[in-house]
Amino acid sequence: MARRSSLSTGDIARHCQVTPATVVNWIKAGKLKVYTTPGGQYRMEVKEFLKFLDENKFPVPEELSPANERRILVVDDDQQILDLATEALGEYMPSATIETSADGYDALLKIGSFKPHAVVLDLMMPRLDGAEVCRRLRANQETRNIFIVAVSGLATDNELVRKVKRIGVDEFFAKPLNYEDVAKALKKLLKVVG
Amino acid sequence: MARRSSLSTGDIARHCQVTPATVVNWIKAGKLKVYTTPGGQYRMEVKEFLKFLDENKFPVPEELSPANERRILVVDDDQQILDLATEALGEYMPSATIETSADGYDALLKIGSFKPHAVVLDLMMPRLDGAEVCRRLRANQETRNIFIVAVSGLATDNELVRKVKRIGVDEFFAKPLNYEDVAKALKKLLKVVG
DNA sequence: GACGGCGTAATGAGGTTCTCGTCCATTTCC
DNA sequence: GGAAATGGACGAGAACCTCATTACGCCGTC
Repeated sequence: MARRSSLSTGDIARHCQVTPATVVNWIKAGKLKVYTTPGGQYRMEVKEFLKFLDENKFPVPEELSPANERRILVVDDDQQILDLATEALGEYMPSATIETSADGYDALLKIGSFKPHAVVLDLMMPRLDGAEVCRRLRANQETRNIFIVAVSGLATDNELVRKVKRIGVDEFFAKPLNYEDVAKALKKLLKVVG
Repeated sequence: MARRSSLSTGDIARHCQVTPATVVNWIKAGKLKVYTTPGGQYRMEVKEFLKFLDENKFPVPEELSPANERRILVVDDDQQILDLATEALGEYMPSATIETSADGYDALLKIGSFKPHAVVLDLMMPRLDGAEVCRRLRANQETRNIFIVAVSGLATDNELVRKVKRIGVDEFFAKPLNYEDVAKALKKLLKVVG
């Protein structure tokens, strides 16, 4: 499920392979159930959109499909942590597919191909750090809705925490990690039941 | 012509060398698996179309054949150059799909999802520069075989050229670019005939 | 071999839907 | 609060759908 629960005409246009203007046509013809912002822009609930796609036999984009499969990418420069995280999260979320990256660059490459629903991201990495990765993800249309769970060893660095929250991190944990908590947070974000 | 994932009746008609009206006949006869836009126009997914072609022993049109598919990513921080390159390369290599990135980070994300066969890479970019991108691509199993065409404004900086060649760039060009040459190099690397 | 019936494809007119480009307002991000 | 991205309105033109009509090849029959 997407991070946002409402779509703009542009989002819908992209999914339907149509121009935004066409989407506006549909709206004006009453074919799409939308509401408007005070400023007069159209918004549509994901749930409504999925119903619409189904009714019109439109192919459903994978990232909106409510399928149970969940992909999670764990990024940390410490291989031991990666191994531990894979095992622990796999335990708590047996239906999830978990992959790992050892640095920010590799994470970006992998996010593009693996298209995870959520990323568990160490903020303190050499070279390309987590904060930068966050920013890139949020800046990119395709990856904007990926959930980000940030992790840092410097629990007390409130400045960092605040900065990262501002970038748009969905959850924050301090090392050492309690994977049960992390899994719980992920489940909540990804709306996985059980 | 950009490679979309859905076709209109006109697209199908062109590929099958019939008139659009005939395609509509096929659709109404249930021979083509299509869906319709709210406005009542037919759309067909490329995947379905290829299946249909195969079942009916239709020859697969060049530009849809997976064997002839060529994807090229152009990376430069100058939007004007991106526009120019897209147009020029599109001209010389009409069957190729061309996408662009304005910086190194976005390039990594896009390489992951777009999986280009070749990357045209400006070496001099702010923040994450082209040389670093090269190194990452060559270090990663998945991206190791992507062809890299490096581009730089500093033609005379032989040190840079040598360094980049060492990283494993396949071709090098100095700005300003002669796109015909670039296209020729790409065709040779990608083994595109004609 | 000529003929008509049948199914499929092409043609053309008329109205609708979609795209594209421009301009301006809204929203988002820092 | 300001800059940049995103979205909405609008008009021109291309693409598309419907429907009626015509053209073509295939078949069996006379």
